[in-house]
Amino acid sequence: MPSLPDISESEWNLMEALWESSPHTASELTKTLRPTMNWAENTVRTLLTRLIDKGAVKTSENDSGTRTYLPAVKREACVRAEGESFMQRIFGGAAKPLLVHFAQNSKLNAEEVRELKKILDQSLNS
Amino acid sequence: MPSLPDISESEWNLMEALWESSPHTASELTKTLRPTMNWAENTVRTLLTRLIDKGAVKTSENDSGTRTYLPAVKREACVRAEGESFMQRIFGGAAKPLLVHFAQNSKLNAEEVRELKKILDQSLNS
DNA sequence: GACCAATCCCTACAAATGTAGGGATATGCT
DNA sequence: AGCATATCCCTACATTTGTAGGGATTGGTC
Repeated sequence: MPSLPDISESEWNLMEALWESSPHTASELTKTLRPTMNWAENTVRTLLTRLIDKGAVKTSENDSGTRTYLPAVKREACVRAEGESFMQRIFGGAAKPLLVHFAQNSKLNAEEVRELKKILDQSLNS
Repeated sequence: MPSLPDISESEWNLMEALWESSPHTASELTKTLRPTMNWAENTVRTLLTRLIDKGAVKTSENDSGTRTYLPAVKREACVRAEGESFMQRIFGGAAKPLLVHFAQNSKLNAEEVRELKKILDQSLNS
């Protein structure tokens, strides 16, 4: 396992944009993120560089010599890693207390509860 | 709501020790944490100072003039805050995808599944 | 063929985090 | 009394994170 890179909070936003659609140039990403992050383009470039250093993003030049970026790691894998780490930090690595916590602290509706129970059942005999 | 302080990972370990038992002196905490963290006592003191600045820990001198420390915030509240923040960062704030994720990625046994389903039910009509 | 806008790379810089060291002081022992 | 200890406070210093600015280059445009 490539032992996933540590993606910071700002970087995560950028990754989400890339996971949703890629490859993209720095200025495209800047525009995409403007509504939520309102970053200067150089901020985006810095984050991209750091993500490349960390191995989370790949880049290449297109025909016109402009650089474009795309994820080098899968979202699901990163989510799993972040989840693991969070579960470790806060719940000592135990899944049940975590699930109990979120089950109790979220206002789920009947439909969601039904779905979740189904998923729990499936998680058993798989 | 006092808008809970941001507790870093190292600090969290210290908080766990305090939540588990307090008040304690810096050297007691150092000893308690030695097996897991192996920190120099000054490290513990620095973290305690920062936690005090953040309002997460209170301190006072005991009779013998030695300082003792205890939590100023409740664990449950901090866990909730961290959980919120994590859910926000990774799951866009939605509880169901988070629960689905952990339900699917954890190997729960039948007993645990039963308990969780019960808790899900209770979360409805409470 | 000179200038403007887009792109790139290098550098910056403050705050937060992880991890202490040093030196002053108080305190108990011998 | 003098010394070893325990405690405290102040300071340090590298790394990571958030957030850019400046200056060089290049491709169009008039």
